[in-house]
Amino acid sequence: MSSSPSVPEKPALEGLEDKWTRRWDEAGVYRFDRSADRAGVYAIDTPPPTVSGSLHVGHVFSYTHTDVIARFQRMRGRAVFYPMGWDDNGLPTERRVQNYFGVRCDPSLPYDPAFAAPATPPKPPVSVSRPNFIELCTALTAEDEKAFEHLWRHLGLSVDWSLTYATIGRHAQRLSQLAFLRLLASGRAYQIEAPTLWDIDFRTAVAQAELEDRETPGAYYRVRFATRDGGHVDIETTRPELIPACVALVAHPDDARYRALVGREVLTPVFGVPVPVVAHPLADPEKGSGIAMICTFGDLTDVTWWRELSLPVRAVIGPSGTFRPVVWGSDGWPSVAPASAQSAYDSIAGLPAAKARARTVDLLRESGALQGDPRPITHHVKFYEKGDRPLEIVTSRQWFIRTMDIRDQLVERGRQITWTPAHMRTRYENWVNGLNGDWCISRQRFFGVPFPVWYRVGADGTPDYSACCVADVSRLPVDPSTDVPEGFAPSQRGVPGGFVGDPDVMDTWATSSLTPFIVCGWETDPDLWRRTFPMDLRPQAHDIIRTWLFSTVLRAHLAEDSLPWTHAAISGWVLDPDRKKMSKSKGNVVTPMGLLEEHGSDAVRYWAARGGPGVDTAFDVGQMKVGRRLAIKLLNASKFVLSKTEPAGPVTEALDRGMLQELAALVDSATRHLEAYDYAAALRETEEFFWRFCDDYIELVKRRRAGDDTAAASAATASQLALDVMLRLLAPFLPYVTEEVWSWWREGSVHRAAWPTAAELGALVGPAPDERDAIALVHAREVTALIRQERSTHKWGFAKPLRVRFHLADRREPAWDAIERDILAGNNVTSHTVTFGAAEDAVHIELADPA
RNA sequence: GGGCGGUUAGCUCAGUGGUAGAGCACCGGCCUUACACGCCGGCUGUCACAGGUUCGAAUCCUGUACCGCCCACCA
Repeated sequence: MSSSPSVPEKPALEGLEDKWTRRWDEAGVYRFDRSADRAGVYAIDTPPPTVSGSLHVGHVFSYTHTDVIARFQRMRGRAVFYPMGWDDNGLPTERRVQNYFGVRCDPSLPYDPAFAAPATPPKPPVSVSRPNFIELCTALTAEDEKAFEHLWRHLGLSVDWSLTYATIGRHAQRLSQLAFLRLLASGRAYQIEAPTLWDIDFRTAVAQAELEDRETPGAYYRVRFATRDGGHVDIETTRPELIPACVALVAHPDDARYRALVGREVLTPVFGVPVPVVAHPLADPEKGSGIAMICTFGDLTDVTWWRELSLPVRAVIGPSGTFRPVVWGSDGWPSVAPASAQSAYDSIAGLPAAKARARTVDLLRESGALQGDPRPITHHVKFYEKGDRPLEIVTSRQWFIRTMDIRDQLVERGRQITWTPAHMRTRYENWVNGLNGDWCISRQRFFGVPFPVWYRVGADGTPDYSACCVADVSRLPVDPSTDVPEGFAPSQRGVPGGFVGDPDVMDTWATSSLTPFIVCGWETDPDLWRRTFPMDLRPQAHDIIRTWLFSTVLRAHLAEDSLPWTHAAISGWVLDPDRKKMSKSKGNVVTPMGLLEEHGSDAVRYWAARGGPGVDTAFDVGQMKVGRRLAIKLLNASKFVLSKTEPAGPVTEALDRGMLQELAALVDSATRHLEAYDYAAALRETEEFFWRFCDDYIELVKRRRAGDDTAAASAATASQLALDVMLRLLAPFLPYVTEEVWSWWREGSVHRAAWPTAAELGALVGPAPDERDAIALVHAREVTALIRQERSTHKWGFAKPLRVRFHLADRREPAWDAIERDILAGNNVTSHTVTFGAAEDAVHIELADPA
């Protein structure tokens, strides 16, 4: 203990953020100690926020939770490995850069080293090469990242800011490509031309994890197909425009109504295409008329039927979502009436789906095939989560990671992770068990990690996708749109006998899934890797269990046969007062910086930390005010405790020892809670103790402490000891105010101080706690409460005699400050003067046993 | 349709078998040399509903309702 605290005259919260953020940075308080071994490290796989968006209060909420855990672990002596990433990869950044600079990416263009962004966005946008486009993305996101870092620092995240990464950065690109090449070599990654979910506006494939269902108005159309014997069969469809793409009708094998029809042919209306009637168990006799048309492709069930029944492909919708030209007749698609099929189709060719539907319905009505009126319905339609129009299924060449065959292993991995809260594991298992295809990782976009492969161009000028040249690992990262494969010259790009680069980029999750690899130095820094992997904690929100969490588990399983981390802490959402998730679209987002400035970072952190792990929590300014009050109270109480540190001496008084016993119990309990990631419970108990300490304990002992005897020394010593411990208990939650107070009388940072232990308190108080000390405190509080109550009820002024009847029903003794010694010594105390506040009340205590 | 959470004071939430709690809000009192950004006191409940287990249920079981979320559902 240092001897002379230097306490400001008027302690205040204002300015603490700037002051301490700067000093922490200068002193390297949160720097990762690279000499620690794996057991001594606590490694956190921080979620990299999307920098093209803006941080909202939900980020502040969940990142605070992680920071509390990080600070706790640091104080417990772990070398905390706490990096920060920026997710600048992917579509959101692309869109922002396009608008900001007025550019469009054209991957066919060569890199222009002299290119500079126009001062004002030109119209129409200029076309730039992919490397140039990526440079612009990098430049713009660098600005965003500065603003994000500033906010995080202001909030007090104890991140090691020398450990930052960007998901589009060179290092992340290199590891993404390297990990991909490993998967390719092991056969886990493959490419195939196949029907894929496709967004017609972004013109890219999307993965199952990026889908969402939206309720959409539609209608059932009842459409008549002619049988070859002059009869007919009716189907119901919501997508009549796909009739030209119909390749079969399907009924359930057990459906007696259609059994006779199976194996026969029918003719599609308008187009006169002979198609077979087939049977498949997925056909639902309850839906529509019980018999459905199979089109290439209306939905994923169509894909299943098409694959399992070996049907032909007659695709009508192209990558842009419009109906592509089709030739009918002997040189093209089959029809019993090619001429009328051609003229009918020509009237829908070039149209987008919605317009083609209207036109097709007209055609059906004219031909008499439309039965009755359309029946309006609302149904759920699959959308890309960032898209505006329904997904189509378009056949294209895509890269996949094979996952369907290892779903059991992935479920098992999930069981090896400790989940907070535990029920979040169920979400993971539901997702893994519900997977219906391998992970499509290629996107037809630009700002992303390219696939490090090229293809030979055949003599006819078309790429041969089976002749794939991969980049040498030493060259990674490469951009095949600019870089040239080994053994070729740049002039051979795109010419017969030459090469062409893979034009696609990876799904953003294909990079994000590697965050543990990126930060821990997979394949690049074996020493760091050994000290940090597998990591300890993945904090994240529950809406990305199916994407980020799942894909990270998958990648670690495939690449390292390991868990990526041992613990997943799933945070809840911040809800607005209407119990809806706070979001920008609802216009109820509060800017985080404004909050931090208005209430103070400690106060906002207090609100966040009160939201339990995984619990959706209401946005509540009231709680921030409570947090601010707590921080101010801590300043003032500390000032009072430190206003009298003399005389020094051992803790001899029962009341003081009882208080420290309670504190020791609190330390144990708070530690247990934090070990179990229940920071909210730890904060609640600590806060409760602190207020009791202020309102009861300090009031009880302040008069005694004012003296200069051993009893005064006892109070002074115990108060300081308690303050020291409370500061450390609160440090993970209120890093600024605790650090400020710590600096008044302690060396170094409280955030590097040792987490308190009950044993440490025991050592200072003395061995073998006497339970009578704890009882003394309890009774002192009870008597105090009685006095306060009496005085309030009877509106007594000060210095007036107070009569208290105190019953010893449970054989316990009342005790209170100076009285306690007499009572504990067995003296027959009947009257005593006690102090409350600055005044004195004469209290007469009658010891009476009602029994 | 399948699954997971939740429902406790006006509000925000603790409370996993033993007399219903905290903070905020509200009402009343107090400038008491750490703090009026403070202190003291008080009011406030069919623990969603219905059954069951138990000496005893907010807590365990079954069912229902409502709120939220995840997944499935395009014929």
